[in-house]
Amino acid sequence: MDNIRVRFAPSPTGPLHIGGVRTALYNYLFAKKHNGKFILRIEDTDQNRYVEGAEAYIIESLNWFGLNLDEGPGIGGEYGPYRQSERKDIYAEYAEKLVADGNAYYAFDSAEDIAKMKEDMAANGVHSAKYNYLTRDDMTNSLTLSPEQTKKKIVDGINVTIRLKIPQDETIKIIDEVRGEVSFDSNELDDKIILKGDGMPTYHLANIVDDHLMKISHVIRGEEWLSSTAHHVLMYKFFDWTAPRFAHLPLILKPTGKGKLSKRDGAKFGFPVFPLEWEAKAENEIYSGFREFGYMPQAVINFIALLGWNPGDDTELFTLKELIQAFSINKIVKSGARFDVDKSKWFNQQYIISTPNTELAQMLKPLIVAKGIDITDDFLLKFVALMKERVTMVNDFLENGKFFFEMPKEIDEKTIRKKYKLENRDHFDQIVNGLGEIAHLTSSAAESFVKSYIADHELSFGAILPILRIGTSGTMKGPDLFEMMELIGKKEVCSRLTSSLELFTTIIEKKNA
RNA sequence: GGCCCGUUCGUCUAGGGGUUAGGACGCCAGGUUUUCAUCCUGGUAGCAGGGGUUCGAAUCCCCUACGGGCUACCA
Repeated sequence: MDNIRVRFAPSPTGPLHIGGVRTALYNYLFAKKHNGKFILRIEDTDQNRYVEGAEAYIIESLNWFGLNLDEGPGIGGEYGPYRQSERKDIYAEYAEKLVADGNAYYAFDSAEDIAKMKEDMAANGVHSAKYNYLTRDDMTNSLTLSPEQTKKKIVDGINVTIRLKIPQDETIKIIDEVRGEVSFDSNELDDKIILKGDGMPTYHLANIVDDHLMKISHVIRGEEWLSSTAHHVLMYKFFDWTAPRFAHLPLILKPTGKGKLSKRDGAKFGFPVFPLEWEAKAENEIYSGFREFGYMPQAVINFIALLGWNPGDDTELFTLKELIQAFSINKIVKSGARFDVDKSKWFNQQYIISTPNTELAQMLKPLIVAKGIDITDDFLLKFVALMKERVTMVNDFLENGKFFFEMPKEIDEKTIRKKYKLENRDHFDQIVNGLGEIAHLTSSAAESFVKSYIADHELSFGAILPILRIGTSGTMKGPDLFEMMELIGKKEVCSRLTSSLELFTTIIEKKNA
């Protein structure tokens, strides 16, 4: 394939959600696979729905995922501008051409007029009537008005729209790259408005004009557009343009229950649906993002790539580069996919484990600094090495490993009550003393000392080790005890153990009392 | 309601006339580990239903059910 050009064309009405990210991803993968261009076009033709900051959010999100744009607002390219609001003048001209050719017409009906038409039709037994071949002759438009009347209406400027004139009794076939042939009866189609009363185009016009002008070769978009594709191919025909190829992607559904994933689901199911945190000012609400949840961008990409696509074999872990290699449109699945939180976490864990420690350390550093914790790079690196196989989210490093930075605030009392024996108190004191006397408390030095102490005094591992562990970290969950001791340091370990043993003794005495 | 699209383990999916219906997540059991986790081994569980076509259907056709999308001067 040559001259592959695809576009991701979101509307800046809010934050990009996960379905949008996947659409962007598939566009990106397809473009890169075929040495094509990946273009961002902002579809901001509806001034009422415009949301401040949404465009910047979309771009920042794509950047976070590493989905680099070849053309777009702020980037440039020879087919700009890439915001439809800045292309306003272009569309009217094309709409006029459609009118001149008899494929569109001016319509001047108010919302009330249309509502009345639908009522009247309903009274005659026609339900869900449309503005179409059955009704347009009874409406106020350039088809029913004289040229003079039409001209006057246009000059008056009230409710001036342009509608597409859908031909009668035609079958419109589209070849979808995902679904194959899909056909529509033109009599089912309505005469869609293509130019609105405010002079702005609707999606349908702007979309095909821009796709044509920007030489888009493949339109890869969500399934919600499949129905209106009939209108789009009709317009390509009217203009005598070659239509791009279409690929309609299945939707991403809620984890459970009905319907597609919505922004509310994040709070409801406890997972993010947006890439980055988003402050919805109008709703006075803050939505957390994948980044804030502690997801790695590559893991999210990998996960959503496989939501609705597969490589044809059993491979599951892919870098972006590998995805590009493996991607193909004909492996896109036709049915909607539920968002599986557990699997998304598994991917994240896989990525954390396979990410080099130095990189993880770099990621963690800002988070640690933000918490006011002061540690050396060397410490951080060792910390990462000890914790990386025990976390699923990036944030877990700090949550599950916070005892590395401070005396544990909570301890696993249940295990203490079960395992701590008062008669061993003396042994523990001696072990703490012994550890304190080791000149350089490495993990191996600590281990050989403690283990030989246990052997020498005919104690059991189970009676000693869990107590030392909880005394050091507060919990039974964590890395190798002696590795922890080395990293935390002799002085701190001994001090923690000393005060912990006091506490443990109190707990047992209370229990026995 | 109408039009369009879809339906394989709980979830993501492979499989496109002959397969013991395969993999992954989850879950369960066992092993490894002083703990947790990682890792390893095993197990659990599926072709929506009904009709055809065919020697033979998860696979092709039809119907039904269910799910999804669209049905705006929103994208």
